[in-house]
Amino acid sequence: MLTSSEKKTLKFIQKYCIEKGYSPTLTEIAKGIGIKSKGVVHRYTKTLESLNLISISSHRKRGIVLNLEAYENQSVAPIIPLLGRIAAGQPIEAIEGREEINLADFIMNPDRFALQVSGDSMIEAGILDGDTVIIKHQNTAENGDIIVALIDGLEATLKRLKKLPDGMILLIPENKLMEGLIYEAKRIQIQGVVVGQLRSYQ
Amino acid sequence: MLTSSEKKTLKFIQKYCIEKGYSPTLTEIAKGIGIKSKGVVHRYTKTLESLNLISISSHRKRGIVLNLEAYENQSVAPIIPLLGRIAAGQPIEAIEGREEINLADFIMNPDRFALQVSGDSMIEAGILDGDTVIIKHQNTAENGDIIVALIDGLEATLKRLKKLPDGMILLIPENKLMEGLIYEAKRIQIQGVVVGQLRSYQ
DNA sequence: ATTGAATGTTCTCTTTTTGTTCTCTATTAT
DNA sequence: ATAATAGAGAACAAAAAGAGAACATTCAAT
Repeated sequence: MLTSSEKKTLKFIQKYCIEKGYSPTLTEIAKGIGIKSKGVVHRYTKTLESLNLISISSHRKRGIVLNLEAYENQSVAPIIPLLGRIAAGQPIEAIEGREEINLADFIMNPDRFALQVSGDSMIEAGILDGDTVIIKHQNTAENGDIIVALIDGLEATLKRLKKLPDGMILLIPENKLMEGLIYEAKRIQIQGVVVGQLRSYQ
Repeated sequence: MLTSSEKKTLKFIQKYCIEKGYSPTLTEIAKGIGIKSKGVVHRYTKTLESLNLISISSHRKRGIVLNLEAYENQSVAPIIPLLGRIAAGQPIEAIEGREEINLADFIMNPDRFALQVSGDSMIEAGILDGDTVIIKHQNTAENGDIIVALIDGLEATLKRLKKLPDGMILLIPENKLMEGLIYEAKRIQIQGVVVGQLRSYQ
């Protein structure tokens, strides 16, 4: 089990390596985690090495290598480090404050469920065939929400909602090739609202 | 059987561990359950340990570990029910076999990290401005992979990879408005491959 | 090859934080 | 009354965090 300083050290090294493509010096780590002594940092890195989380080439400058295979169940938490913002043509920019994504926050809630999307009707909203969408179960929605709607109690569909002034409901696909359809409000039953989306490339 | 204070203590520890990925100190627990004495908390944790709900590494700071049994009664894993497949114009089709998504399986792996995407260069691959991509840290990639590339050790970018026969490397944006750029292989350092993507609408 | 600055290594020391063990008091249910 | 449960808090032990000096090694400029 890592102490909190060791964890901070490891995270700093991870982030540094990703951002810069090479590893930090002890002094840089010290500065990065907010202490002054590189001797202390050396102690921390030695611990990380003994836990096989990093490898150190002795006496080499910037000789730390992340040991990527070894990050076994470090924590039970559904947490993944958020290293920064990536934009074309610029170095990776650090994000202040938020240093990790907690998937529990992202999704876990009693009234949520997942659906797998089939078809291309929401492709221009970045929801592709095969993606999974996270739905929050509710019976009402706002204009512009992407909703799961049940038409005539039978057909289910994923569309963007627009309530028309005359009380009719317009369900808009996000695909130039398709057209929105207008329904009487009573034919449409809202099953839930999309609150998240995820895709796996594996 | 647990007393109500012990139950409160256990719940706090569980929640803390899930959210933070490491265990709380006695003082943090005390504050968390609304009392002042860490000595009392120590007594509670000792009871929990004797009931095999947690393990305590003696004298270690943050040395509490949740035992598996303590997890399973609570729904603590990052699991969300997968209700089926939704396609326009059809009832929701149930998916056999897989009835829930475990986000831990989906994404969590030791060598993964997240980046927040800025810009529209991958928009036609369904990766929008503001999305989060999950990256697997590796230094090589296959043709067609979406990769994080470091150009000249300085600029980072998210592009689809194509290795040209002459040894050059083509980085392709998924956006009609942008053009791919060709680089000498030595200028490109692969930082990782996109293995997942997620978006929050909240 | 030489040299000096930068960096890694090894110490010892102090301070701070946290865990452990007590004793004491209060409340509640039986 | 008695026992079980709650809680406060003091005193101490131990771990973790940190400073910083002294020395060893590397590496790039000359």
